[in-house]
Amino acid sequence: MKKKPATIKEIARKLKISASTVSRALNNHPSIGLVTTMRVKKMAEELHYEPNQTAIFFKQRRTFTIGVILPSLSEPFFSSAISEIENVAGEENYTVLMGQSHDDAARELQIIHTFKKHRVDGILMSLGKNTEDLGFVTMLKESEIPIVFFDCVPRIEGVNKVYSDLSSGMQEAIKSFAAIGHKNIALINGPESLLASQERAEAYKDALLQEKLSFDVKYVVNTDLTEAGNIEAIERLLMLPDRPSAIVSFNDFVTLDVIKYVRQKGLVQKRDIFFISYANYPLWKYMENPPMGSIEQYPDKQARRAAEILFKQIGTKDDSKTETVIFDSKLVLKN
Amino acid sequence: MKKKPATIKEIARKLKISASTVSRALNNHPSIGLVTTMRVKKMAEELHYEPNQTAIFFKQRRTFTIGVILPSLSEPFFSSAISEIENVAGEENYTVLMGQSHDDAARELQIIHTFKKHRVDGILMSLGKNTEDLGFVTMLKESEIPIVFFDCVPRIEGVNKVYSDLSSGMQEAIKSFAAIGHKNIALINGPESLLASQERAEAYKDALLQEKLSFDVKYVVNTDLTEAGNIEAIERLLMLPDRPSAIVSFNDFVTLDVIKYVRQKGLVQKRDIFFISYANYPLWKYMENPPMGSIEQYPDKQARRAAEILFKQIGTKDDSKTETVIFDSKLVLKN
DNA sequence: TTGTAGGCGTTATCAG
DNA sequence: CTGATAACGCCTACAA
Repeated sequence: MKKKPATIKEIARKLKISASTVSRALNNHPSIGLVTTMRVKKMAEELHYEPNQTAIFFKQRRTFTIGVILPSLSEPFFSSAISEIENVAGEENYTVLMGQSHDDAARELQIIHTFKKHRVDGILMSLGKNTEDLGFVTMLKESEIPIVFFDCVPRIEGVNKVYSDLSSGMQEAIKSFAAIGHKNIALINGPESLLASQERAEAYKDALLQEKLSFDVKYVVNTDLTEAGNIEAIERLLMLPDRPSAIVSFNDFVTLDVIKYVRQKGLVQKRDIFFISYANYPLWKYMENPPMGSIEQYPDKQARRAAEILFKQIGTKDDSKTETVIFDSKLVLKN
Repeated sequence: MKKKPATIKEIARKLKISASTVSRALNNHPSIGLVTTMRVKKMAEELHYEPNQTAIFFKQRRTFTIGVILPSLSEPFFSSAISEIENVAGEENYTVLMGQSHDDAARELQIIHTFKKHRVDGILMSLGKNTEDLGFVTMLKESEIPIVFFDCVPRIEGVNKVYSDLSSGMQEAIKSFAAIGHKNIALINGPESLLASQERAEAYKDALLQEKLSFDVKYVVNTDLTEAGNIEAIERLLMLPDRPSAIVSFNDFVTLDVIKYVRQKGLVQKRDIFFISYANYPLWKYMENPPMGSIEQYPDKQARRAAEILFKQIGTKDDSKTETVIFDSKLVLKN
């Protein structure tokens, strides 16, 4: 048991007044006389009084805590995102409970349960790659814990989500490729089960159409996003008789593996083969031969917006109407 | 106000038994009859009862929450560290409150205060670069909130700290350089105020001595760790009449800037100039021309150990004796 | 302007 | 084996 810090009662006792008066004085209640208020505050100071938040949380049924669940902080996208979440939370006097799912659905659930036990006032979440069961959404709704998804959002309706529209970036990418004469443009996509992959696939088709380029299934390959999967994907493309001269890939991590591979095969970037991928990770700046471009998805903007929506919901206790916000993604050319 | 979830009292009322019996039944207290226990559990199930942790926290004076303060999650070192902290915390049924200081001492203090208000059971912290005032350590001691520092630890005594011994890595680095004939080995160090810089400086001198190489002050330059500072540092070295052929730098971020700079100047790595730095960041694997090596500081091992010490302290409530754990750092050669 | 009483949900203590 | 009571620290009607 910890040595207990000063409480309102003690202050009251020392001052021979009632606890309620002390409470009111400390909260600047108008009906308390100035002198009393001063005396109380002085005594509070002396005793190093600090309100016991756990008691207040308990009474107010509010913890001033939000939970954030995301796949992995080692991805720059998410570390940017959480920084911004922290900022918004700070502005609202909230604190952030953190949980990484590492793309494990079971772990996601477990984190959600922990958060629920801790009575967080709301949850921000980016889904892992393998999450199928969205049952927790209804569960949270029943407990009236608002949740806002960002980046990797569920496809269901009736939930708050903030994400980036992959098609705008894809169009710019294909357009840039087409502008310098590329005809055979491939797509290294993520797992087909992912919503994000489906969107990329569609955007890819649409963009080709827009540029009056023909779509050929053989130019679309999938990776499970492991290093081996990425290598296999690029191998399949390079083995094609009409091998693509330009490739859009799922994200920069895929491109890192792929670039390394083609380099080993003696191919030179921006001469033999061109790359664009999603994410716009900062490290490209340091690479000797970065890809032609990368598509920015604005983790900070997404995170901030998602957090703002969450706090609005926490404030109003009205979970009946849900919001969906979509940001454009944007191609950023390198070098 | 939220719709209130079921409470023990309700269960008691519905079952026409006392709240204490319900409480005991739910906690598998041995003195409660099997039938009653079953009935209670069944009813709890039906009402979707979930214990109100905020009440329990309040009563038990324990929140099962630890706070983690670190400079920036965008550094891979810290994102690895926090993952491991999360793991240990999970094993102990604890949750993690997160705060990034961004090397801002004021923000650090503010986070500490928030954590204190939230009554965290303990704190893990890696200091920011600019923290001078360690007054919060005594403050926490008074509130009996244990704190364990890791990686960037204060130089004062009487606190728990886990960090890595920079000298072992430095020795390996200098030795490797010397082994391939380097005589003029420079050090790009961090800000002189940093303990970590002082340690590097000493380790550098010692290592030179050990290799029977002479120490020359002109080969030691400092950077404030900004990009401009890094560039300036390498410029100063390159301008020297006897310019160094090998450089140990403060960390991989410095080396990234420096490598980029020397490349632009037409110098070729591992021919004209050789680099080793601290951190062993994963991205080197993707670089066409990585430095000769990088010194691993084991963020995960440090974090785990620090967390374990913290939980031991939380368990025993004995803050009288403090622990210091030092891990060796280790050179990892690239390619 | 201040005090009294009651309650938030849970558990520990003491009685029965 | 079970029940009543009190207490954790704070807040707030209501009363004075």
